[in-house]
Amino acid sequence: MPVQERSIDTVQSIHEATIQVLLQVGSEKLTTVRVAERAGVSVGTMYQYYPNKQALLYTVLEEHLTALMEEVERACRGSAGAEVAAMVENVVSAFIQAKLRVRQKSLVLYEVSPQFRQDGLMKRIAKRGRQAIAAMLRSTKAIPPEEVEFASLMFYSTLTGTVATVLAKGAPASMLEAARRHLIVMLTAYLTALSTES
Amino acid sequence: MPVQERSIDTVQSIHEATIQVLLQVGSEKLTTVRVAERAGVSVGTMYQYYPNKQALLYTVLEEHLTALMEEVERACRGSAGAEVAAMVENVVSAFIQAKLRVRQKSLVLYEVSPQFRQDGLMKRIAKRGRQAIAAMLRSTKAIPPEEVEFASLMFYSTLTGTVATVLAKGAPASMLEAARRHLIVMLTAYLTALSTES
DNA sequence: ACCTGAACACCGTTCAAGT
DNA sequence: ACCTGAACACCGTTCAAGT
Repeated sequence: MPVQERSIDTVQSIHEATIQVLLQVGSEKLTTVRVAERAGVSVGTMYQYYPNKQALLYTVLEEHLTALMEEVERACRGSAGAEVAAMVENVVSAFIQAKLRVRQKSLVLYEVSPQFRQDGLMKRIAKRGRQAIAAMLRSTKAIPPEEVEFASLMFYSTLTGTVATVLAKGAPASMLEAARRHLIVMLTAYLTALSTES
Repeated sequence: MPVQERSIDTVQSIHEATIQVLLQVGSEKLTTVRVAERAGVSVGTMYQYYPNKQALLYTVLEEHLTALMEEVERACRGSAGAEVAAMVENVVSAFIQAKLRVRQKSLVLYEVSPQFRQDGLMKRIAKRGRQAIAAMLRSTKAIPPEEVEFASLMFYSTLTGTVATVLAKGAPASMLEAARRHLIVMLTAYLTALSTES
């Protein structure tokens, strides 16, 4: 990994070039030479910092997902102790906003992500999201403690699943607003049902 | 496409070989020669029936997803006119059962599917699922007609998103049962909230 | 009508040589 | 310490020749 300053620049530009190539030609046609060219270096240089093409894509995807999760965590922390309805609204809105900001990037990276299902990257990211949500849910008395763990799994998968589906449809802004509204209705109704069930 | 009988066998065995190879070595190491060998034919033969490797995978994935969707459609048709709670229970249970039956296959094919995001395969399948759900929801007076379309999108994406997340975790049977229970609570609460909102 | 497999093109990866 | 790019291996695809 980089030591001198120019090599830090190199890594940075390879990283950016990867995203650019992904956006321009898609994951199918992303070749190591193309990325290197775009970054203004030779293939060999790329291989000095990444053991292979997969590792390169992995790094880019990981950074992207981590940034996204950090927004979710922020919203969760900021909603600790709030009403259930407010929690839901805050987290859903934060996630949708964050996704919208990186919409194109999200879509192309989605093509790449299944390769890493086994590496457990998605699992790790999901875990982070669920834990943040769980911590938030535990801060209210409304939800039975024994339901919190599963409720956060449901919360997380519903949120990410729905937004992914809607964005994949090439949805217009109006549809995303509808999705936001419906997600809030659904998750609030769900959490309320859990709290009154016992 | 096949005309004589032996060629129908050939296509069939190529199809099966694809799934076998996928299960044995994963999508990353699936090569055309490997599939052909496993099917007991030469590469050239494979290219007589499929224009390229992608088309082969596409066909296999399409068949898999279509079979899955048909189960959802069946459950939806069978629940027309039922109570909202029964509708939800029937469809959720049917989907989870169907998924369980083809669990391994689902997991490896998931690695392949993002390639076809642009082809609109996933979109078409999703549309089928949503339409079946929408038809079912329209059969009850409980849900405001103007909400039906979006409600079916939410229903579909929640169901598929959650089950995918849980299966990806390598979930034990107990967890799937919990997912089933929670999905039913969530979707019933959601649809009920929609019906009492106006 | 269907099948074969050697030949070709393309791409991931390496490594000897350079600054 | 970092970079280059020709060379190699592997894999998707084609096509002339076969039954």
